[in-house]
Formats: sequence, structure tokens, C-alpha cells
Amino acid sequence: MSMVEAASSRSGTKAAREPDRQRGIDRVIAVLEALQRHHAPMRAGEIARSIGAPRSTCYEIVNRLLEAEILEPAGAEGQVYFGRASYLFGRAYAENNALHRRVGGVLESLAAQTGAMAQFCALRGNKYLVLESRSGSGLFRITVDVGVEVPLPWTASGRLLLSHLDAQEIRDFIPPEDFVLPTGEQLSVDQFLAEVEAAAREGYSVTRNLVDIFATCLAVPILRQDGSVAGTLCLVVPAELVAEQRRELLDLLIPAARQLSAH
Amino acid sequence: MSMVEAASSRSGTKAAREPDRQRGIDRVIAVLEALQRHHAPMRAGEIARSIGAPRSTCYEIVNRLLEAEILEPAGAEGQVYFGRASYLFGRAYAENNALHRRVGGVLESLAAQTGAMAQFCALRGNKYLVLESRSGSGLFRITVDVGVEVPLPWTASGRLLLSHLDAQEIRDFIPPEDFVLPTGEQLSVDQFLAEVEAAAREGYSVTRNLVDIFATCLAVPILRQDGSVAGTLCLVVPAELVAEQRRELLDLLIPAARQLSAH
DNA sequence: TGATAATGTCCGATATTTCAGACAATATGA
DNA sequence: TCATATTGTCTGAAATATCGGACATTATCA
Repeated sequence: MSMVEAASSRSGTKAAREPDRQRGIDRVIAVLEALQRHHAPMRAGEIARSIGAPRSTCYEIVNRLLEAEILEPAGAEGQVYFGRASYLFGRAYAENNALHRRVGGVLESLAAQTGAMAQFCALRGNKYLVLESRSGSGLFRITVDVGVEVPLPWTASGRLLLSHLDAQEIRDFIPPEDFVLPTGEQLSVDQFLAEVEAAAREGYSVTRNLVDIFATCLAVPILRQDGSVAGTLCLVVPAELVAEQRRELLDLLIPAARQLSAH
Repeated sequence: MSMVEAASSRSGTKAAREPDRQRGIDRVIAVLEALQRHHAPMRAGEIARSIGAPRSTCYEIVNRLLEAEILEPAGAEGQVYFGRASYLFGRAYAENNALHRRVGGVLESLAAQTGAMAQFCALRGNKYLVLESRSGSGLFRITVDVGVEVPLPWTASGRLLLSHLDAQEIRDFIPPEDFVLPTGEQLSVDQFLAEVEAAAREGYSVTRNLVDIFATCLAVPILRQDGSVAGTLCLVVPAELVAEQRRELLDLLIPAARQLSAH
């Protein structure tokens, strides 16, 4: 229920107009999520359009959030974006969350040892999300901005993050358009399901040339105490890998993820 | 106690009239600020007490914020703290804010060059706040957690952050109890005002043994285009400094702050 | 240049939300 | 053991914040 609601509020630009009038707190959350999705400063009017709220309401809310420094002016023409208070809330989260705290160091050492981009990823709604990343030493870098949502079928991690669902649930969970890769190619649902199953069996997932032309992505799950997947560690390398290189990287990645998993 | 805490919640704003009923959005903000001040997970009931809100209202709001992942469960006994969404909002701020982005690198190089703790600080309400810090190489480290509010008279930066106020305004601005140093010693208001004036004249401020027994703190202002103080850069060293050492550190600090100031 | 579309602010009515208090279920302590 | 305090959940009703729309300004563009 809440999942569906949250998912639709995140993905749906023009969600069905359910009640005539929405709760204030929901509007506040919608404003913040809209800004995060847009990933750049917006004007109050734009935000109102994007969340389907009356302009007057949106101005009211934005102004109050500005006062609290949760938002701040950003840009010369009345745009707003996240403010200092938001920053401090985020720091507080990172400091307090044991997993997150440990992830930083692990990513750093992975990036240093492999020269690749190392990332910590998780599920959010029905999308994949990079929560933390460290770039390797390589000249060419493959980056996904932290906080940007990406369709699950586009990523190696996506094959690991669905282990709590069965085949039918996965079909229902992922919107059909997400099976169209950024290259324009259509990924077959059956193939994806097979890959999800294989990933669960093997305990890792490797994909090639999915998002970018020349990139291999290796992902392994970080597990909670109950065995469910809390997130993934993943390495992105701008190259084909021979079997031996692949093994080497997995031999670094798997212990790293085990170290982060609840014992 | 709860009233005191609630009233002090952001000093200056519209503290005056408290109607028996508060806006939902204000309650949301109060909840988030209470958690940030407390700097640790809290239960819904505790939060209610700390912000002076009815318990039922507080539960309602906390539950909605949990759904949005702005808060998340933290601790075995129903405590909550900032969640993943808060983290992403904070990252978004840090990525978008030009000053903040540049500060990271500058602090790093200051910490590396001096071996001291380097911090980026600003004014928030009538308190001093560390927004970013990098620790030096030294064995003994002097740290203030990011996001913790500290009375202005306790810090070197505090002498620089008040340049927009005149003497009388400063007297009104800073609560009397803030002139009691953590050592228990009472700082005279006149002396503080003299130091503020000196800091403005010199363009830097150095304090000794204010917060901790063996620490010298050097701070210089980062200026906005209009000449007002946007924040400070500061170095904390666990030692007395002879004039020459002091000069050396200032010669690193001052250009660093100029580099960050709007040209 | 005039016509059209946005922007930011303000207002009154009413649908929604806050609040107080009751409640059962636990925790705490004498 | 009983008495007392605390927790999390619900409820109805009063109070207010949301909403639609109007209003001047300011952009945009034919």
C-alpha cells in the first residue's frame, strides 16, 4: 500500500487526482521529492506544476521551507533547492547509520585496489539508486550521480535487489518501459527473470554493455541478518573482462560485501 | 524544560505568540530540528515532549515521515532518526552549492599542509555551527561534530560572524548564558565586543584555550560579494603557538579564504 | 508595438487536520 | 503483588490551512 503510494508519487508526474485536497505534510514531502527528482533548482511555479499542486499552496510551502533553511534560494531567478538544514539532516543520517558509515571506507579501498568506480546501491520504490560512490584512478570514468533513480533492468545490481520477489511479482513490479535499455534495445522480460534467478544462485551479477557501450558492471549483495538484500556493492569498469580479471574483481568484491553484511 | 527547548528552537524567528494550535508544516519542521539538535535517535513520545506538541500529533507526523523515508527506524525500541531520503536531500545540497563544493578541497589541503583540524563554519540563529571539517594528521584531534550548535563566544569564528551587527545588537543577540565558557569561566561582554571589533579590523581571529584547555583556534572570514561574512575557515591546533607559527598558519588560511570568497 | 502568458501575492470559504483525552497494553517500582 | 507511569492507537469536534480564483506585474513573442 504505502509502497504503491510512494512509488506512484515518485514516478508519476501527473498522478491521478485522487482527493480534491491534499494534506499539508504530503505536499511538503511532494515538494522535496520533486526537487530531488529534478536534480536541479526549480521555481515555485515549476514545482507546483510538477507535483500537481495549486500554485498558491506551493508558494506557501516553499516559503516556509525557505525560512527553515530546508530549502534555499538557488539561482538568480527565484529558483530554490535544498538548503543547509537539509544538508545537516543528511549528515546526521550518514553519521548514525552503521551500514552507511562503514560503506564509505570499503568503497574507498575497493576503488583504490581496483582502479574502478565503486558504488553502494539500493532499491527505492521500483527503481535502482546509487547511494554512495568512489571513483577509481582510471582516466575514463563512468558515473551515475548519487540520488538519481535508474530502471532496475539497466543495472547489474538490479538483478540482485529483487530477491524478495517471485517471478510474477517482478513482472508486476517493474514498469514495462524500464525494459527498454538506454541504447533503445528491448530487453526480454524472460531473460531478465532468468538473470535475476542466476544472480541469486551465484551470489553475484555481472552485466556488460548495458548502460554504456563499453562498461562491465559487477555487483554483489549486502545482506541483512534475515538474509534479505539491504543493498549492493558494485564495480564499474570501462572494459571487457577476461575470465581471470573478472574472478579477481569478484574476489575483492565478495569479501567486501560480506564484511558489510550483518553477521 | 520542554517549553524552554521548544522556545529556543530557532532563537530569533517568530517565537512571540504561540497559539494553542500549530500548523502541520511547522510541526514537521520542529520534529526534524528536534532530532538534529538531539543528535541521536528519539522515540516519538520524546520528540513530542521536546517540541511541546501533543503526542498524537507527533506520532502522526513521525509515521508519515517514516513512510517517506525522511525518517527511519533507528534502534530497537521504536526510536527514529533521519532516513535515506534526508541523506539524498543533503547530498543534493552539497552537490549544488558552489561554495560548499569548493570548501571540501580547500579544507583537505589545509589539513594536509598544516596537520591541524580544518573546519568550515557558519552562523545559524545565534549559534555557531560546523558545516564541514577535515582532520589533520596529528595524534590528538580536537573535533566538534558537524551540525552541533555552539555558543558564539566560545569560538574564534564567533568573533568574525557578527560583523553585520553593532555592539548593541550583539548584546541583544547573544543569550547571557553563552558567555559562560565550558570551563565555567565567565567571559566579559565588553571583552568579547572588543575582540569582535579587533577581528573585523585585522581580518582574522585567534583564540586560545577557549573550548579546550590546550587548543588554539585561528579563523578567517569567507566573504560574499557584498562584503558580508558567509562563513569562516578555521584551524584548530592542540598547542600554544609562537608568533612565527601563527603567522605561517594565517598565511595559509587567509589566501584559502580569499579563494573561497566571492570575487 | 500589442497580445498573450507567465509570476508572485492576496483573500474568503470550507474540507481537513490538529488537538485533547480515553483506552488497552506494557514497563517500572515499591 | 498492586500501584503508577509510559507507550502507541483512536476518536470526535473545533479551528485553520488548503484551495480556487482574482489581481497587478513582469516576461515572451508575433
